[in-house]
Amino acid sequence: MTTREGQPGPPAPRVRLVDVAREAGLSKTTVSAALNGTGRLSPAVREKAVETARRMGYRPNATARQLRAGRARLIGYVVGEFAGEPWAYLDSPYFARLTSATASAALRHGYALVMLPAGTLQREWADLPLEAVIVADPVEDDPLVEDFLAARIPVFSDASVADRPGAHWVDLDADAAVRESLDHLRDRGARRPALVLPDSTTRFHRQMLAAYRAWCARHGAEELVTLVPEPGNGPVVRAVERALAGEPRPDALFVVAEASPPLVMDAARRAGLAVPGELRVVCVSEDESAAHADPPVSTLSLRPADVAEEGITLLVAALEGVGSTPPGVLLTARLQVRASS
Amino acid sequence: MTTREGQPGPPAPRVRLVDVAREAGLSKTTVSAALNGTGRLSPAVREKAVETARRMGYRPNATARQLRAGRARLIGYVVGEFAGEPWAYLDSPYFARLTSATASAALRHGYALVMLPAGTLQREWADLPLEAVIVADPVEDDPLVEDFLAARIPVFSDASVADRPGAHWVDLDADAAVRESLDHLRDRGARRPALVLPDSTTRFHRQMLAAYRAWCARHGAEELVTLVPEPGNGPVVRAVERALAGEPRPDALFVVAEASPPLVMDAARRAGLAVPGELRVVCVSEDESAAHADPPVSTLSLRPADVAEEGITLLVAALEGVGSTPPGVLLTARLQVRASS
DNA sequence: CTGTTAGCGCTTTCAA
DNA sequence: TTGAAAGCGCTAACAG
Repeated sequence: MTTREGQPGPPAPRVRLVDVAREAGLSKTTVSAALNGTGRLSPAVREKAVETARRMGYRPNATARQLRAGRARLIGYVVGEFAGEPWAYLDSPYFARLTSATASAALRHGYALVMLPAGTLQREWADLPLEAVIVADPVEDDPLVEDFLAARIPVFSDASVADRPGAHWVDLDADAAVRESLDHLRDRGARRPALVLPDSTTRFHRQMLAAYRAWCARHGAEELVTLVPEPGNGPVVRAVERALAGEPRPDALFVVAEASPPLVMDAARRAGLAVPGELRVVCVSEDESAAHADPPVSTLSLRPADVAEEGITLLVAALEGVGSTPPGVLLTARLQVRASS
Repeated sequence: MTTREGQPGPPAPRVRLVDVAREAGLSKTTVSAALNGTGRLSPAVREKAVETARRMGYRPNATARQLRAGRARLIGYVVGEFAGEPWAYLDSPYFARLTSATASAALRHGYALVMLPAGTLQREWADLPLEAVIVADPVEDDPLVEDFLAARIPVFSDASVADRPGAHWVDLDADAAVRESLDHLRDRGARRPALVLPDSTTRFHRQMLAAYRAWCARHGAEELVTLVPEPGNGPVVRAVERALAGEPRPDALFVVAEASPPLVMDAARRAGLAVPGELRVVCVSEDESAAHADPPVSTLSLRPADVAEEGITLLVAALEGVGSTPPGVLLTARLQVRASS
């Protein structure tokens, strides 16, 4: 068995429009019109053109059409965080969902998504005809955003890019998210809710911390914050263990750092704490395993699918100039209460 | 704050090569050569061209270059499975890794990856200048593969496409994978290893089943197979429960269906089985949470990163015709033994 | 060493 | 109703 790709001769010169035209005894114009359903052609001619194209296996050259059309319907997709591991973001259920939902919504509107690694360099996208770029979760003053804007490529990101010309945003209301989660824990009797947060400079994480502090101040609760030095289940689990060993011992956990929810339950069990009796838990997570943990874990969803949908809607409106595009959209996280709280 | 994109006037007519040339008092050719570092130009002229381009914010039109070059360095990426939920594959740690590793390797070789949903239709990719397509985990006689091949787009997939002209493959040795896992379980004393397998038509899953049967026949072990009707943690957990409730009760579990490993441990605990004392467990999984479960779960890795790497190496060799391209590559899964077995 | 010219493959006026 | 010709923006022969 041999795979042949250009071994014997020229690798099958591709059929062009002009080839079809010649074969059919028509002009390029006529064949093009026939294939695209434009112009007024006699049914007979149209049929002949279409049939000849089909028979010859003609497939239009996408690049040539793009050049003609002046647009490539391609959009870039980058995640700002995870500078160390430029591709690790797909391991996160949140970004996995966000990515697939974005690709899906984009394609539905006729745009294809090209994947770029976190911290991409100019030279990696300079040769791509990108009409816009989506920068998910940029870090503070993300150079990525600067570069794209400087290249006059419209950027779609979070609210940190608000007020920048050429930039649009979709974001989550972090205040509301924290308030809803902590109010819920308080309603269930918790008085010392601890926060487990990634030690990152992402806008969202900084906002969550600020909102937590504000909530504590408002309710006269002590601030119990444990920072997770790096992403990954191991570091988060250890942070949860530290949080549970702290003084005063928290009676609720608000885990913003992404980890497998069943592992958080394991940690509570190892600490000898009954959930939800002695410890109430809410995890920020899109991980479906939360619903099957023992006990099932309450989650706060950051709604990646809706973020993606809104982002693409914004993008299409901006790119195609339909009406006046709003500068941004603010969404609210969704709390899913389960047995753990 | 208003986002402006084509509201006031024409949306900033883009600077072209000819504009730079005119401004610098040079010809297109000279500026092009200066910018691309080709040709022999006097340093002074080169400097002037580069400087003018920079000052005017010139950025070459990628589409025009592609047309000129005759190639777009774009490759498609589709997953054959998950017909029902065309984008759900990124929720699977295996596909998440495979996808990111593929994008990474491709970009390193100068190719960008565009994401396509499972079960994509012609019209969704017909307008993309794809030089090749990667079809991960195709279903049997996948129409996707047929369509791409018919369109003369080289396909990179698994061994099910072997012998098809224009198709290349990377695959895992399922026999060896099953043998290594079951031999290991047997070494540890297990005599009744049960298989928990997705009810799918994927080549890999069918091979795993066949290999399991062969192994059982060889060792005179009874076949204990539980099929999982659909993807997701819930269905897998229920399948595990069914498997553990079966007669004769298995003393080991080989879980090929993807699920959160900690949940599998939870299921064993609920069944009142000590792991690894009464039940030994190996999960096919890329999920990092396996290492942090209680007890840590032994995993069989399908090596998505290596599959991606080999696939892109093959692709580049085939597309750029470097030497003779092998038709395919076979990899061996990697068993990571932990406390659960 | 630099500039003129042709053409990548397609769509679209515009004329016949 | 059909076709000839221009041109999208770029690069590479080939002259000068």
